[in-house]
Amino acid sequence: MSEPRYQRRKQDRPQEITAAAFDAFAENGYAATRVEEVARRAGVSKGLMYLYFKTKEELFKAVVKSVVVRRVDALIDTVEGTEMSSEAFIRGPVLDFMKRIPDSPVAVVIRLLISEGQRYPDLVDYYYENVVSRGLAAITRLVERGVERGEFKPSAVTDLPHLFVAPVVLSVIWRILFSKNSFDTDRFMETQINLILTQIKT
Amino acid sequence: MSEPRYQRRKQDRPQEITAAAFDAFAENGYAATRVEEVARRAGVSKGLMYLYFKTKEELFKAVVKSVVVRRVDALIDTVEGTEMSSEAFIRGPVLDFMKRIPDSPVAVVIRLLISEGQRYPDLVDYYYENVVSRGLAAITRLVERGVERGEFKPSAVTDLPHLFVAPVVLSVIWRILFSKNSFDTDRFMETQINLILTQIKT
DNA sequence: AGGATTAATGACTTATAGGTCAGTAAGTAT
DNA sequence: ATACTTACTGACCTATAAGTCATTAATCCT
Repeated sequence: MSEPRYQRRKQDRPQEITAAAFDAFAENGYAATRVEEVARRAGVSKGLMYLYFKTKEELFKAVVKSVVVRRVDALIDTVEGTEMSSEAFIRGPVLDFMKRIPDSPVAVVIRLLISEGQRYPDLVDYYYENVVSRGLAAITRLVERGVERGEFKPSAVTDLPHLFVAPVVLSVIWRILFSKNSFDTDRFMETQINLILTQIKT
Repeated sequence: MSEPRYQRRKQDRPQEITAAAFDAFAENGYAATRVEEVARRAGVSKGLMYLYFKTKEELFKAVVKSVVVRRVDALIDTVEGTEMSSEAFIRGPVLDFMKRIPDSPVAVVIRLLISEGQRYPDLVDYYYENVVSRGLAAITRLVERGVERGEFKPSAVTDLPHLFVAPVVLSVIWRILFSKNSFDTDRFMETQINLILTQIKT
């Protein structure tokens, strides 16, 4: 008659736990979050946590890796496949993509990496290779394509994709620290894109 | 005969302790740094720490506030007093100032604020008002002066001083996370300044 | 149904680090 | 010199949170 006190759901637990951990870390950071608190959010006991993740550190790494979005790859593919002009592509999909980042899980991961990165260099490497490096390469490729097509002229921008990323990073940090004193990050990114395009258009 | 085991130096202790704490926090972050470790670096006992700072948290706040550089004010004054053209001033003193930030204590404080800021909102406010807000105001003033003198034309840049700051922030974050994969932050900042000036020059 | 398997629990152990305080000795005044 | 003040020490206390494990019960299998 009595309902079972719990269900055994081996398949789903890891995801549920990392999702709960993500939320908890997002609110309080890694160091200030207790494993027991994550367990509570995930609706499991503390002991179970250690059945799926050997240590709190391993849980942390799992959380960070779970946010390695495939969106980056998606964007790269779109670059090659699109019919749009390079300028239209940058002002459209690329800009939209940029605008979404400050409110995305990526912002949380950036904060976690800045906080704890010193102690987990392999995790930083992982993120650099899978997100940063590929993202920059995608932008570089996009600009190069524009040059090949005669839409853009060669310039310093070609090997400084960071120019596109800078306003995104500032917006992320701003959101993390000063969400109270908000400013228009969308317009900010648009303006930067304008600056760059004005400079490189033929 | 025997040398005294310690000296009583009430005047100097606070500074020495915050300096030691700054170094320790810079290396390991706030949460991972033990009060005893700071005491060791400062060459004092753990007990003495609590004579000058009631809690670890208070020590943290003292460290952050100790880095509120007056350089910002110095820069503001220079803006008003200089004989240089606005462009020369930006390409000279302003750019030099920007280039120095990623290697300065400010970078450490930014990391600390990102890590622990959620728990110390008053500290974040303090930094916003004393550094961020004033810094942005100084840049805005500089651009406005250029417009008044007819050197610059009015544009979106006037009320987006963040455009100057973005490459600095990216460089700081890059230094914190990816110092292993270094890139030329100086050239990066120069290029951004070039972009902006090209756009706004009359 | 009943036995076997193992996901899941939660009370327990233990290490760590923040914080305290009774005692000590460096400096000062008389 | 001697008495006095107080900066300073370091052993100690204690709360917290990571990690363990004997036990329980949900599910599977025949």
